[in-house]
Amino acid sequence: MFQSALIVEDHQSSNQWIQQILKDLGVMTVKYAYYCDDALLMLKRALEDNTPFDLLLTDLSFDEDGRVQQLRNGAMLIEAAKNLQPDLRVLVFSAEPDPAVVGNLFKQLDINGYVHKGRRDMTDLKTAVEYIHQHKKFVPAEFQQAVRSKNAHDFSTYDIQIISLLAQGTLQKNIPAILQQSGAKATSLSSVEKRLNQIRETLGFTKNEQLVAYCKDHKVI
Amino acid sequence: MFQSALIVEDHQSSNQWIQQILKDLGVMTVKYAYYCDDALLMLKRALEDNTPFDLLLTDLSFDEDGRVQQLRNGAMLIEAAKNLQPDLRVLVFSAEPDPAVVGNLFKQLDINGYVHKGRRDMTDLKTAVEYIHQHKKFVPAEFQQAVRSKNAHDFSTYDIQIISLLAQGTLQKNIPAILQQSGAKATSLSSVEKRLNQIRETLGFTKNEQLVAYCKDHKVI
DNA sequence: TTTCAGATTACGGTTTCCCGTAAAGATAAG
DNA sequence: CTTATCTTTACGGGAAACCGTAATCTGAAA
Repeated sequence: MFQSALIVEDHQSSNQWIQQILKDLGVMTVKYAYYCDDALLMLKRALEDNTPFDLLLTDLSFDEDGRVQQLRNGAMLIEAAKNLQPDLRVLVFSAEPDPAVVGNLFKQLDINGYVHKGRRDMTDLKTAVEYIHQHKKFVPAEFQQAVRSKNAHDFSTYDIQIISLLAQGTLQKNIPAILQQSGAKATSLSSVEKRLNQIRETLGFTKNEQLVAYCKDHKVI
Repeated sequence: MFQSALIVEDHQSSNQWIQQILKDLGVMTVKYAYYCDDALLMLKRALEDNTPFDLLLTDLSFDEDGRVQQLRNGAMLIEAAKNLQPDLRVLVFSAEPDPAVVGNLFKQLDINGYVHKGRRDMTDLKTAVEYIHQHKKFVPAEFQQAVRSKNAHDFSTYDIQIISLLAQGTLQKNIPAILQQSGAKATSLSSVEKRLNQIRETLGFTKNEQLVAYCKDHKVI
């Protein structure tokens, strides 16, 4: 079993509970953090002390509570952690229900496992830790084909910027000026219209309201 | 302390953990359910057996997983439970961050306490159970002034229907026909326009995209 | 440099939406 | 029944968005 693991989870309840699970599984050193920044610091220190963590077990979303944080979510933490310690094994434990989002974690951040908070999460978590220890990946069935089912769209920062502006109430005709200030490439109203049209078409949508709703649901904006 | 409590929480981890907490606090009979429908059944049975539960401790959001449920969320469960057993004490344990939503729970469903899943939830949960046992309410500081801060809007089912249609891509000019079918009162296009205008104005919005984003954020739709 | 494909922009016609005003209908009090 | 008030509907002008087409720009290959 793993020698040492770091739990990063802002819910005191979950955090405590995971600590217990890991200890039951035989992990010798179980440490924990409530903030991503704290976690990264602990990873650094452990590395410097030549006692690096073997496993990072983290949530994705963290509540803001006044303490200003560099790393605002689990994805940012994982990226920083992998940068610091490429061989670190990562297990994500989250309520994120969108397969596309979870799929990206595997593809882009190369995480080793994902456990969905739910009706079987205790069982899953135990299995996942054992899987990962054996250098296997743990991907729950619901997320197996996270290959973005039928129609999906890769939102670029350009797309996100436009849709965010819409969601803030900006008139389309005022968007070009704003895009220019932020140094985007295609800033003309025509380009904005064309892009929106394109996105709507690939998603099979007819109106921007629909697009905004979709982006909110999928946490694009 | 309470004699018996029912935990309704679909996350196995949280569920288990709460069970432990309640037992530690001295609750004799701790039962649990993963589905709201199951929970209501248990409440009924207990009532019939003359051993009613003293405390209902429930989450708000429940994942769908194929089993068809009558009660799809904690709010519906609480309503049904209070209907069945008006004196039942209710403590909600959820990650819902919107003070307006939580405020409504206190106002409309008359719950006895709310504990927000977060960095202090273990401490809070223990305190809350003790508070409620002493017939006090437990309202976390963040939600004290859930008096819908500055501008807010009470969305009627009529409003929600219209905005949902927009979010689904329905053209405004097609909405009247749909409203008629569902037997609404003001179905004309003019009325729809007027209502949307009104809502936007009270919220200080300029565009429907903004309104849809707001409703998504606040779980109105 | 020339050529060509792709990206970006300009422009005009059509649709949809926005919003004000006035008419029509409903409801309750006198 | 009449009046008054509120709600709902009808209508029209103007703004914004939508969408196709053509012109312009850009960058790389020949």
